[in-house]
Amino acid sequence: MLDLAILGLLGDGPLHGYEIRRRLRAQMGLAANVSFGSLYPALARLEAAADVEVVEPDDEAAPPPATGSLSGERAAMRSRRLVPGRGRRSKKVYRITDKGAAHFAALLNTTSNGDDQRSFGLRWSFARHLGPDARLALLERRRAQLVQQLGDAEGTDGLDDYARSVVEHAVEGISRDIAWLDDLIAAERAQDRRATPLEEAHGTAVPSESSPAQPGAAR
Amino acid sequence: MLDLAILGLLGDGPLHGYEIRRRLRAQMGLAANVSFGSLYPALARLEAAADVEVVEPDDEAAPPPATGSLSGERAAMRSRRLVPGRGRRSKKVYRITDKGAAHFAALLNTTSNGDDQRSFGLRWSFARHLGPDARLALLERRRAQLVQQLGDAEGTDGLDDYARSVVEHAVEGISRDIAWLDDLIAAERAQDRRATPLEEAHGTAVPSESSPAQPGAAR
DNA sequence: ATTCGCTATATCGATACGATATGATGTAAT
DNA sequence: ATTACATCATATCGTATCGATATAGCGAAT
Repeated sequence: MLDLAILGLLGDGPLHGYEIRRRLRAQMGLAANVSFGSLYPALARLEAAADVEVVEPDDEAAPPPATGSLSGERAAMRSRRLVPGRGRRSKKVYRITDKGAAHFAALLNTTSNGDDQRSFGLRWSFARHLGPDARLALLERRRAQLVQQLGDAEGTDGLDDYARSVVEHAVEGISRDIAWLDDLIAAERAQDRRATPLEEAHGTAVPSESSPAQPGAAR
Repeated sequence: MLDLAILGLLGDGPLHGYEIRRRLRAQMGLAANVSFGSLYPALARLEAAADVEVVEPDDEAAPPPATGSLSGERAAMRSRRLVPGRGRRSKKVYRITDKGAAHFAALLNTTSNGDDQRSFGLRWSFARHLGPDARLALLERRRAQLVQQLGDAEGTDGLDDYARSVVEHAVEGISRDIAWLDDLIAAERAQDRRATPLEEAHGTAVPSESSPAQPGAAR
C-alpha cells in the first residue's frame, strides 16, 4: 500500500522521503497519514528490491549511467552520506527504476486489494495511469464494497444515543461516498462514449491519458 | 485501540471473540473493521494481563468463585477445551474483570491518543462512560484535529483531475465532520445547561441541534 | 551566544493486518 | 443417510504500519 504510494509519487520525478510524506499528507489529505516509522523502512525495502535508487547530486537530470561496475567510491558515497564535519547535504533523493515502474503498474492493477478507503483514494488519484476499463472496474468494485458495508451496519437497536450517532453519521458518510462514486462512474462512461463514438473510432482511439475531461462531478 | 473496543463491549456483558468482532463491524460500521489476526492476540493479551477472564459454562451469571486454589481440573478445562471427540462447546466466552474495567476507564480518558477517525468514533460511542466535561473535551479535541487537517490540505495545484477529485472529496468530508461535531458540541452544551440551571435559566432554554454557531474556517 | 523550530533520516517495540489452517455445527441437496 | 457446503469459531504466521524517540543540520529570533 505504501509501496504503491511511493512509486506513484516517484513516477513524477525524484523525491526524498520527507517530501514524499509532505505530498501524501497534502494531496491525499485524509487518505494517507503515513508516519516516518513506516515510510523510511518502506523506502529501504524498495531500494533493496531495486524498485528505486538513490540519485546522486551530480546526476539529477541524467538517466542512470546505463551501468557498469559502480565503483567502490560511489558505493561509499551512497552509504557514508553526510559525514558529520564535512560533505553537505543530508537529503537522500530517490528515483524510480524501470523495475519499479513495472512494479507500480502491477500494484495499481491488482484487483483484490487490502482495500479500505485509503487504498481506493490512493488508486483513484493515480487513475490516469489506468485504462478506461480498469478505471471503471475500480470504481464499481469500490462501490460494491460500500454497498456491502451499508448492509452490514444493520439496525441501531440496543445502542445508546452516543453510539447511535456514530453509526448514523457513518452511514451517511458511506451513502455520500456512494453518490460520489456514481458521479465518477457517470463521468467516466460519458467520457468513454465521447472517445469511442460507437462505430467510428478509427484506429488510434485513445491510448490512455490525454484529456480526462471532467471527473468534475465531484463537487 | 483494540483493547479499548474489547473492554468497552465486554462492559455490557460477557462475549466470545467472534461476537465481539460482529458487533464491532455492525455497530461502529466503518470505524472498526478489525480482523481475527488482531482480535485473538488482543484477547490473549488482555487475558494475560488479567483484564478479562474466560467464563466457564456453569458460571454464566455467577461472579467469580471468589477465589481459592482453582483446582487443576479447572485449569485443565480452561486449556483443554474441546477435546476432539468429547466435551462440547467451542466458544470461549470472556468476562471483564475489575482490573479490566479500571483499565478501560483509563484508556477512555487518556488525552493524547493514536487518534484517527476510528479512535474518535470508538471513544464517542462509549461517551456515556464519560463525564460531561470529558465529553466536551473529546469533541473539541477531535474538532481541532480536523481543522488542522483542513489546513494541511493546501492547494490542489499540480494535480490532475483524478487526484484533485480525491482531495476535494476528502475536504468536503472533513468539513462535514466538523459540522457534525459542532452539532454534537451544541447538544452537549445545551444538555449541560439544562442539567445545571445556572442562576436563572427559566426552564426551556431551547436545546435541540441546529445552529452550530459557525464552522467557519472550513473551505 | 543560545535557544527554538523546522527539515531530514533512522530505529525500536508494540500493534494490527491479511492469509491461511483447522475444526465444529447446522442445513440443504443427492 | 450420506455427502457437500456454508457458517461459526479459534488460532497462528509473516509482514506492514504506527507512535515514540534519537540524532543532526540549519536559519531565525531572543
